[in-house]
Amino acid sequence: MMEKKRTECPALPPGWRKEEVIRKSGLSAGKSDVYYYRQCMAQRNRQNSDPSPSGKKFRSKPQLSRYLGNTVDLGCFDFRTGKMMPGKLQKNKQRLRNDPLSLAKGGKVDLNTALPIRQTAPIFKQPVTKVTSHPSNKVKTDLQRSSEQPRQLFWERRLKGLRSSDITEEVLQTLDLPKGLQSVGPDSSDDTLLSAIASALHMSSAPITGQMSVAAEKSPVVWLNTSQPLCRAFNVTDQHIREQELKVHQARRSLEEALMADGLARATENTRELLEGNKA
DNA sequence: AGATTCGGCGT
DNA sequence: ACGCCGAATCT
Repeated sequence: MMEKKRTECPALPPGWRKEEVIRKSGLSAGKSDVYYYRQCMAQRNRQNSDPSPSGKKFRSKPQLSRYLGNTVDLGCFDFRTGKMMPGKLQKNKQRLRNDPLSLAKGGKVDLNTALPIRQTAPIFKQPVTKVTSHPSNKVKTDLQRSSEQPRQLFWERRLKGLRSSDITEEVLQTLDLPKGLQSVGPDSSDDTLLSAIASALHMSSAPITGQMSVAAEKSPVVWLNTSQPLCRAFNVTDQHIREQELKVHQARRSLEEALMADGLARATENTRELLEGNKA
């Protein structure tokens, strides 16, 4: 019989179990695979010891993350151990600060980290109903959960006032949004508009168009497209693109200068230490 | 078909 | 060295 170890997993919402299976043959004998699955009702009631058919096993962090969606922030969740590891916010191993190599590659955005707000207010009913015993009822599986969870209509407002800052808590200069971007909804500050757009870009790789329906202006509560930010539909002109290219060039320019300066400082530091080492 | 298991690619 | 996932194998 296979070597299995089942444990509760306190880092995840109640009902989630972790299972570790040791490989017992082949080249990879001795290694193990980790799965997560949801304990099914039958098991909780001790009526049946079979794994629930709806209790699908999740084999990787991306897969689990896809399922849980914004419900849980798996940003620092370690799949293998099943524990939250505060130290590894990004999956980065420690790399030298400002090491050019760490900036050179990558280019992928982490869509797993949830925004710093609760996106499902407790006043909304959660789908508690579970259909257990009627064979004609198919237990709903996967997917719809994360996308169809109720969200507050104007949740972007809660991001109002958030500012990015560097490690010394000095507030970084805020972005200027192009003219022509206008917000929709109860709050028309640039502040919220920026949050709305940034959030939209952060949470999905789908195109951001803004609110296409003109009716959303008059009665947002009815017409708001909740998969788009609280921003009026806009178009992007060649002019905008050129301006943006210019900004990027300038940003790269100053990054390059900063890196050069840092490299120089580092080099002189090193030679100084070398010299002192020789004296001693 | 669904569950289990190991290989092997990509990083 | 390891995470992730395809696919062969098992039930």
